[in-house]
Amino acid sequence: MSDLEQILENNNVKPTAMRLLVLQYLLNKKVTVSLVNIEAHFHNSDRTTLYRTLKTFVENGVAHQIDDGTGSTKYAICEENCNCDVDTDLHLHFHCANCNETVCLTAHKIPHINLPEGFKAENVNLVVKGICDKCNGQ
Amino acid sequence: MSDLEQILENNNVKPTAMRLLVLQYLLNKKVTVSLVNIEAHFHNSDRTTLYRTLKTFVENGVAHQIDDGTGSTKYAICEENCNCDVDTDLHLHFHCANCNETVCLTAHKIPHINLPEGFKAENVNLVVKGICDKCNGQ
DNA sequence: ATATAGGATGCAATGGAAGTGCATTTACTG
DNA sequence: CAGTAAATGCACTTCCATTGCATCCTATAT
Ligand SMILES: [Mn+2]
Ligand SMILES: [Mn+2]
Ligand SMILES: [Zn+2]
Ligand SMILES: [Zn+2]
Repeated sequence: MSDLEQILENNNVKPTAMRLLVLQYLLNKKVTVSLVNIEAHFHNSDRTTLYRTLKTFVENGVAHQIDDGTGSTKYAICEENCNCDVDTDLHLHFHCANCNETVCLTAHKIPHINLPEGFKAENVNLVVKGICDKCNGQ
Repeated sequence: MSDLEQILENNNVKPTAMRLLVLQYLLNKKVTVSLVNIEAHFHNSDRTTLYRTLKTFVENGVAHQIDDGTGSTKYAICEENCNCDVDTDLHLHFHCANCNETVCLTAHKIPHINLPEGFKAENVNLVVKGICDKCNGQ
């Protein structure tokens, strides 16, 4: 069993050919990807299949979904031992206004947020917009 | 000149009848509103006009736009002296999974975010999802 | 008061992204 | 090999945002 297959097995996702390809694609990417990105890469396969593949990945903790405010949902592989837990796993995301790419800053966890009395947090989304290191370095 | 008119004048927005009505509606709301909300309230006027009214408000600093991750943009009046400045004015938003309402927590400014070398922040969006005080108090 | 111009409004259409229903194919099990 | 459940592919729908263009309104100049 390959490493890729192992990842899916560990998360109770049946390793189909398509899923392995998408998984590999996500793993090789340094930045987050959208459904349109994936669609463009696997131009021979159907959008719905890719859509449901990503959905399955997210539901089973293989990947996480990012709402970076651009209107198109981004996806990225979860780190090893990630449970997408609010307190320990959620990191911030950075969207570059220049290259239009969104990156996971996995080392930058979301700071603890104080809420008014009565409010209960279940999830936190923190997106910083600006210019990324690559675009600044030109 | 009315208070409402004054607000618009101060932000270089010509105070038309429609704009004054929308402004009043926003001012009376304790929570953020979507275009659909406004459309439902002003059922006699056109959606595009309301859309452009909101756009004008946002562009001129009368209101700010909130992406709460629900897929429909929310709007809220800016506080007095707000310049939507990243460091001083940006506050966190809370979206309740129960009542589906999004509120501005204007007293809760966004904490300073450390970014890796080379990254430059221009804007920050922080949305907490969970259960609001009203829904918890039942 | 009337003409004129620029902005505001209304209507219709477009486009992007997400999501669903259903038929077909594939892969596993006995 | 047959049977079954899941995965895939295709078509369609819905929702929200956005634009083009015609018309209306209002402030200003003559
Ligand atoms: Mn991430
Ligand atoms: Mn707000
Ligand atoms: Zn960049
Ligand atoms: Zn609530």
